[in-house]
Amino acid sequence: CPECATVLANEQVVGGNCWRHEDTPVIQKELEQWFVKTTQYSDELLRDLDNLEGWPEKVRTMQRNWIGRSEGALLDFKIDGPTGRAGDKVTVFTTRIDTIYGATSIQLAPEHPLVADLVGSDPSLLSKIEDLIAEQKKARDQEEVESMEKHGVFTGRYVINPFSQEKMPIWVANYILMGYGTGAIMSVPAHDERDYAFAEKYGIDIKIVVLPRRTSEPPAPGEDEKPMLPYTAEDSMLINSGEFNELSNEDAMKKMTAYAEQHGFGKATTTYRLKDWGISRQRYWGTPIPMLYCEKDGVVPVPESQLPVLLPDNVEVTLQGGSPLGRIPGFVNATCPKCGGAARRETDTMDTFVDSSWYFYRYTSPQANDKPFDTREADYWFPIDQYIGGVEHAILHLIYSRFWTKFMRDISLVHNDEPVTRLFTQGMVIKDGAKMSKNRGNVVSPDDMVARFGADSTRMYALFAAPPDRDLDWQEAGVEGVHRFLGRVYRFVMRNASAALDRSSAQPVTQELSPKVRQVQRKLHQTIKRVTDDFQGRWHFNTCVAAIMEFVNELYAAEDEISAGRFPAPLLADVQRSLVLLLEPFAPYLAAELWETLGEKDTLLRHPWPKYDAALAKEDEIEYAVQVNGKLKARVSVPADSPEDFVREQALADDKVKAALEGKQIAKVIVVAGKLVNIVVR
RNA sequence: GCGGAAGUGGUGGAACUGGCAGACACACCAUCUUGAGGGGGUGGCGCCGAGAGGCGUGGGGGUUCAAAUCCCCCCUUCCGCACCA
Repeated sequence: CPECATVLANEQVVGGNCWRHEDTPVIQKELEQWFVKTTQYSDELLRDLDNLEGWPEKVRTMQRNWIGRSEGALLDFKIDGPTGRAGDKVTVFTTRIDTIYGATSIQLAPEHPLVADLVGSDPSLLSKIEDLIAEQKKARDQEEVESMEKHGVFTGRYVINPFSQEKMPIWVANYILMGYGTGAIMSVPAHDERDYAFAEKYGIDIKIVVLPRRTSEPPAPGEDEKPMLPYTAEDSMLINSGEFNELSNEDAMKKMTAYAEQHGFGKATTTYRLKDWGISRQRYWGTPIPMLYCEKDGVVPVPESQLPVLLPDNVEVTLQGGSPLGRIPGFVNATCPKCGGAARRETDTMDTFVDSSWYFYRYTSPQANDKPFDTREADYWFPIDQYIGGVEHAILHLIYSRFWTKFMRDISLVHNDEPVTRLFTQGMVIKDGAKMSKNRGNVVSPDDMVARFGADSTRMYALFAAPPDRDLDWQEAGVEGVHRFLGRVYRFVMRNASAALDRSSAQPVTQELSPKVRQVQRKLHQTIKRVTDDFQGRWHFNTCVAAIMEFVNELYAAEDEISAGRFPAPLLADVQRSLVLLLEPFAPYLAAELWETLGEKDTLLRHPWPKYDAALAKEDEIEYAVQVNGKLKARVSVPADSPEDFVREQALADDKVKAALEGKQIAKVIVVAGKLVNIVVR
């Protein structure tokens, strides 16, 4: 990244740009760098995703795609005619070995090493290939890869198809990537879209070798024998494929791979999109890579007794490229631990993602001075029960830290296979349809809102606006509502706190409650349950807030009971304490203030969460919806726990229901306990 | 192209295992607070319709006594990956 003046890993390039500078295109340079062999764990990283049931499907899928496993075969094609330094054959990777009899050319990436051999003597060809390379680079830089027109150059040379022994022309094409597979493909125009387009353009042979039907099934009468081209489905049968004719394509893949292995020109293989992790960074701030370069002994690791390598102070950061550490002789000059001679210290530092891959393990033993962390402590705490972060780390931090855990397990530092059991990805804050970012200039600081409405209102509004796993389109409208609500709470407590100040209010309520007061009590316990459940289980803080609002509305509706003296002081005190406790996670400042106002002396934070009492939450009467053929006709109230027969009776006795039933015959009556009655009529 | 998520009033969003669609808010309307504005209180507010009633969760089919929710097809939006051979 030119802006960071440092190297980036594959994962840190987002759409051709730097992950930290989203409008700065990365440039490519050849450099010698340190890599961590993440690919060693490709298979395990992929396989274990199936067990991460506490992770969002989206993240698991993104990781699967990123690892990009694909099974296929490597096949050698002998080059016809003189060869050079790159050898006498071309190895291609294919997932469709069954179509090899339909391969009518070989396509090489422009950077393929063989290209130089093949075109060495033809300068006009060479310049055309350089054009292809330049074109690929430009398309990548400008993110126009998909719209780039496919074209290529015939090298004038041929290979021999190891199955059919036919001669196949070798082309160099701009759509072949050196970075995937072997940088060379066998082109099967009849059964691959890109190959088809390419062959059409250059008049390369198109040979159909699979048909869209199964071996056992005869061709349906009137069915077209020839498939629509290109025919890429795999539910098919082989033709024009020598001894493999009439095999289903699964069988053909197995048999042809075995054949290639027996004859020594191919083998089954699995490729991955995941690359090793380049961790060298040309930054001052970073963990030094503890390696030395000795002229005599080569690359020598810094001995454990000399770890950690500490960064020097007073470094000038110039952004000139290369590590700033390289200009500090005191840091660079070292002694070779093997021969005692002069050695040069590695001046690149590690990617920050190295540190973030295991920082949480350090939390388990922050005092450990002679090791990263204590394994026993890590065993006690790990894996992490619940991890929270943005989905933007799905293929960065979250894949690196999984890798790091597996590596540490293999060197016996930890005993867990995965770092995190449950992952929660919170949504992004969107403004005007775009992710908020400094580069876009659409960042809305919460400070203005805090200044106008206070931190409590701002926080609570953010929680109320949407559940936290969803993206939130930030808009100012709405915060007033939350602010008003907190005002309502404040005024209610200010008016009624005196009830709580009388210490005798700790006494249980003995007197008979008026219906309105009983309703408040009931609503209180229903609210405690709703808030507790939504808070613990689903993390739906918006519905928690809504529930508390409903409760406060209920309190306002009962204020006349208070002024009429029909609201027992102990209950009123309990109601207010519970309200403040419920509010505390959402509006901590106001809650603390009200807690004091209620005369409480202990710290609000340490006070136990209010208890839900099922008996007090219970409704005395339940309203049933009465439907006729699924359409709502009436509502009837019955005492809670009424037997089904009674509910049915009451429903059928309702006037509106009777009217709806007139002249109809009742076929069935369904009673859903506590909910509704559905009368099915003919 | 592949994969993921989502589509519910004017708006943000509720409806948790199929059971009263629209909780709670915003906006809007009415009303009270001696006038206006502000603040506060109370009430109204899916659509069509005078009403009875009908319609209604992106569209179309299906399963069911009952569908926002389950199944099939299609459309749209957002996100991720991608000449992946």
